[in-house]
Amino acid sequence: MNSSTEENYLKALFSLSGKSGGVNVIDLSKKLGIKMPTVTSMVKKLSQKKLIDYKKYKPLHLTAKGRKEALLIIRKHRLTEMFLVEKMGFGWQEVHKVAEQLEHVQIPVLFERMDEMLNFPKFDPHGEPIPDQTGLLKQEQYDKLSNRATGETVVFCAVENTTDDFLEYLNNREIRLGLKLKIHGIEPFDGSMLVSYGKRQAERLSHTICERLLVRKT
Amino acid sequence: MNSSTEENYLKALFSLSGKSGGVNVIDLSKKLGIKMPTVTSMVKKLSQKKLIDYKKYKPLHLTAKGRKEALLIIRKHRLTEMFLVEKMGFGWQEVHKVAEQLEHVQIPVLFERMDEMLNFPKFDPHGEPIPDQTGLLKQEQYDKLSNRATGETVVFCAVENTTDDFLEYLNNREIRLGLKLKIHGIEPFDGSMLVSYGKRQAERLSHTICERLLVRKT
DNA sequence: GTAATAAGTTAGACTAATCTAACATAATGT
DNA sequence: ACATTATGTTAGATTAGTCTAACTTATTAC
Repeated sequence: MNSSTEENYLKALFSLSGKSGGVNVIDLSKKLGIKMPTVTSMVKKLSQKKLIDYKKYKPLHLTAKGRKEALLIIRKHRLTEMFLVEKMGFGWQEVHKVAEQLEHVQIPVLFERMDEMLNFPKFDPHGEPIPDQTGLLKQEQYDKLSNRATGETVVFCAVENTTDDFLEYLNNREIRLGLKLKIHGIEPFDGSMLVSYGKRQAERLSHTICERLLVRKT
Repeated sequence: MNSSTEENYLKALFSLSGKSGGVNVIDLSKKLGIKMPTVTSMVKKLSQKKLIDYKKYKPLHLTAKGRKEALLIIRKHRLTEMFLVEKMGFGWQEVHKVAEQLEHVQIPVLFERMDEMLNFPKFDPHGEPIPDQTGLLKQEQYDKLSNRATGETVVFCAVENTTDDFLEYLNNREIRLGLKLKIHGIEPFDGSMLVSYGKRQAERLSHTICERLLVRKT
C-alpha cells in the first residue's frame, strides 16, 4: 500500500510526463510545492518500490507499475469529480479540491459504486478521460486551440493546467465544455485569437488561454 | 487544525466518556489499538491544545472545546454513513469503514450538502443521533434492552459498541431499527431474554446482546 | 498493612516526511 | 572553452506518531 504522500508524487509524475515520459526533479518539486532534496529522497524510495526508474542526475520515468498506480488514483479523482457534479450538484470549478482529498480513500467499492451510478462515464466534468479499473486510459487526440488555424470551427473538449482562476475566467466568458468556437483570426504578434461562439461574435483570447483550451475538429 | 490522528483520539475519548466523563489511559489505548506510552504523549499534546483536561495519573476529561470537536467529527461520520446508505445503496453493516476514512475530509460544504440531500436527518442508519453544525447533540434517552422488564414492549432504536459481527448477527435474526420487541421472560441465571418480534414468537437473546440493543418504550 | 498486580509515565529509539546548508554535476552563454 | 547559472544530491536537523524497556504510582488481595 502506498501512502497518500506517495500517491501525490505518482500523480504529479504522471501529469508531468510528456511524450518522452521524462520528468525533471525541479519540475516535480515545483508541482508538489516540496523542496528538491525532499523530492530526491522520496524518488529513491519510489524507485526501490519499482514505481519509477531512477538514475542520478537523469530525468525520472514512471515504470509500467507506477503509471498504472497513478492512473488508478486519477480514476478515483475523476470519478469523484463527476459524482460531485452530477449527483451532488457542485460546480465543476469547485470539485477539484474535494477530489484531491477523496482520491486517497482506500475503499474500491465506493468508487465502483460511483462509476455505476454515473453510468460508467468516459470523461470527467473537465473533459478529461477516466481510466478504467485496470489503469488503462483511452487517449483522446485533443489539440490545443492555439495550434488550430483561421477559419476552422472546433469543439471545446477539455482544459489543460486547470486552476480555479482559469475556470472562473472561462465561466465569466460563458465558455463551457462542448462549446463550438469559430476561429476568425490570429494575431501574429502575440498569438491571440479572435473567435466567435454562442452569442458572442468577436471575443479575443490570449495565447496563454488558447494553449490551455483543448479542442477537437467538428 | 487537528490531524486525523488527533481526531481519532478525540472521537475515541468521546465514545468512552460515560456520565462521569472520565476516561482511563488504558481504555483509550485499547480502543485505539495504540500502546499506552504513545497515548500518554498524545494526551499531553491534546492537553496543551486545551482539548482535554489532564492531570498525571488521573482519568482524562474532554474540555468543552474537545467535546465540540469530537462531535463535529462524529457529525461528519454519521452524515456520511447515512448518505452511503440512503443515496448510494450501501448496507448499514458496510458503511462504517468507509465513513472512518471520509470523516477526516476537511471540506465542510461536502457534509452540509449531504445533510441537505438527506433532508437534515436526526439519526444515522444505526439509529445514533447526528450532532448539529455547532456540535450539539440531541440526547435521546435510550435504554439498554437488558434494563427493561418482562411484559414490556419496546422499539429497537440504536446499537451500542457496534461491530461487523454484531450487525451480521442482527441481520441474521431480522432485527432491524424500528422493530418492536415484546419481552416474555428473563433468565435470572445468565440474564438472557426471551422475546418475540415480527414473525418470531420465541427468540432467546443473550445478556451480551441485550446490553448492546438500545430501545425506547412504545 | 504490606505484597502483588494493574495502570500510568519516562526515557530513548525508529520511521516517514519535511526542511536548510553545503556540495556536485549538467547546461548555457559569450 | 571556460565561467556562470541551473539543476540535482548529500548531510544533518526537525516534527509527528509510533514503539519497547524500565520505572513509578495506584489498586487489590490476602
